[in-house]
Amino acid sequence: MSVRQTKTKSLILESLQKSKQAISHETIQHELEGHVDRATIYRVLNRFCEEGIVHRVVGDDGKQYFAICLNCAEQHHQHNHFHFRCISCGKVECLQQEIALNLPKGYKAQNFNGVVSGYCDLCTRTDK
Amino acid sequence: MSVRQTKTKSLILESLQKSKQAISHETIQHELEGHVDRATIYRVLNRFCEEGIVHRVVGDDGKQYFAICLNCAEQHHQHNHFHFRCISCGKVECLQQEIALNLPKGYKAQNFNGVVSGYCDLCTRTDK
DNA sequence: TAATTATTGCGACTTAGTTGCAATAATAAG
DNA sequence: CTTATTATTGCAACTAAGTCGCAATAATTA
Repeated sequence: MSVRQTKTKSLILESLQKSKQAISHETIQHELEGHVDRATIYRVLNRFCEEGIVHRVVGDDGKQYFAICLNCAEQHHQHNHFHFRCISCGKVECLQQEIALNLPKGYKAQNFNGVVSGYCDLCTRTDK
Repeated sequence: MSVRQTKTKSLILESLQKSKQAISHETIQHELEGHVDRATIYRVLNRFCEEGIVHRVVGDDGKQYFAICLNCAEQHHQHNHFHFRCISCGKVECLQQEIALNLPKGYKAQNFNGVVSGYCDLCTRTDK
């Protein structure tokens, strides 16, 4: 199954690149001003994940967020970094710090999903 | 708003205690053999979380899992440990290792949610 | 230019979790 | 023990996220 280059895909990829953060399906849909169907966006995002150009994070709000793979496309491709989700402004950003995890004997890791939620610097000062 | 002791609550608490793991609403409902309403289970679990006797983990499957707070009831009460979710048998267990996280300046953590999914020892050997 | 088939839009569907409301039952007050 | 107060429960309806089947559209290849 080959891959085709389409306008929709390009737009979604742009959205992801422009925002240097992890964004939700909703954000993308909003940015595309409703010109693209919900289901399509989901499918494209899932495709990008398969292709390894994007990684998925599930927030502690139960929602999926997607972010461009930066320094891992060529590398091992395990994303052992955390994400910070701001409860106030809603942004989700990748934290640099890589985490070393000790799994019990015989356990095989497949997917790392680390999220901390709280208040980002801006919201801590602004909001209150 | 005070707290009342009810049969339902006791049963749910027992389920949580018996299973030394993080379990989903579904598991509890199953264990209670459908004698308790879905919504009630959710409400009780949320209550337990508020009271601080249980902590909630959101898996990378987007579902909520609940586990008794073991060595933190008296302590600081931040659960900086990871959870392992087995893709094959579905169990979710708390890992001991505590994680030290460096947040950017000014960021305030509120909730730690770490999950690694993969195959547990048993499933690695059994399943295939 | 035509044929192949990945992609898209639409609508219907699933699953997790929440909420309003009336009925029930723990607990406190008398 | 009886009554009053109100936390808790069950039910049904609802929301929101995400998926899926199918027919129509449009990249790519021949």
